[in-house]
Amino acid sequence: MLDHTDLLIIEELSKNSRITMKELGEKVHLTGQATAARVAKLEDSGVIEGYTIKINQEKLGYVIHAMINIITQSTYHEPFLSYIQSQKEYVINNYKISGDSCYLLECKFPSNEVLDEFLVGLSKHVNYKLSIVIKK
Amino acid sequence: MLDHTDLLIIEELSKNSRITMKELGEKVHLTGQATAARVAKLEDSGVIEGYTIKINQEKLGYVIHAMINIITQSTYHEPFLSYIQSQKEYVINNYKISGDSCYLLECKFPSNEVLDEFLVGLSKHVNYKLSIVIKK
DNA sequence: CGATTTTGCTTGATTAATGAAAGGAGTTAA
DNA sequence: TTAACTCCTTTCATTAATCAAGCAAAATCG
Repeated sequence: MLDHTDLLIIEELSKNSRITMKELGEKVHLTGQATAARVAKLEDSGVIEGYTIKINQEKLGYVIHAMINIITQSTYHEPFLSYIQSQKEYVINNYKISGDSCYLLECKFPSNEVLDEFLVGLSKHVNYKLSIVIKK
Repeated sequence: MLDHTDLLIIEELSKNSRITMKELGEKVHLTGQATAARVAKLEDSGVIEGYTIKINQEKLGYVIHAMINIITQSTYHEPFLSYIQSQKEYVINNYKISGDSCYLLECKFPSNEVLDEFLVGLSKHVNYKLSIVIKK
């Protein structure tokens, strides 16, 4: 399915997805055309899901990075899910997980005040346990 | 510092970082050249940290997505840190966090066997609590 | 086995994007 | 008022992407 060249392409695109097909081709010893064809195949097969950027959230004002474990009391999760949908400016990821918690929210906030507001709203629907990310 | 156009540019590049500057310019009502200049500025200021791809890890064979809470018994974290360094094929992120745990590992594994091996090695250095990601 | 199709690449021509230079409009400050 | 600066546009030369053949090795199949 995937050969060594494909893995190299994935690695290089992970490092810099705006590289030209010509340059990428030089790295994997192919022409730009052949490289573009391989990349198109990786897109079609779903291995490459998209092209995006790494953003420095702190420079955008989101200085708090939090992990919030969610423990739902009721089996009816809808109110919680629609709450975080309404707050998606702050939600980076929402993982449904096994273990002590039902969900793990990865969030970003511009201040403790906003974090507090978020938690006040959150506590109307679920119990939670808050962890602050100190370092990545 | 950042105006509305910059935020639009960031949003569009998040959705598709391989868009041409010309097309991106059309979306934000600027010429390709002016857009490229703004993007270069966002790079220089560190707001845009890099360009990357979204990869379907399952299609690469990593079918298990795990969150592992780490509780260190000793204050000497070095053995743990060098262990996960040696296992970085499986480690997506390592967050140092506040709360019950000291670290939160986000990992991927191709099978339960490999996960088990990882945990056997891990348990030589720290205590852990395993959560499996069911859905994102 | 041998003919045909498919796959994966290269080359070459065309089209589109990028980069550099020049210049104009608006802002700030001496 | 003038000078310096910012941010944009236009133009043009350069470079890359795309499209269409063409070719050879590998796979498929009667």
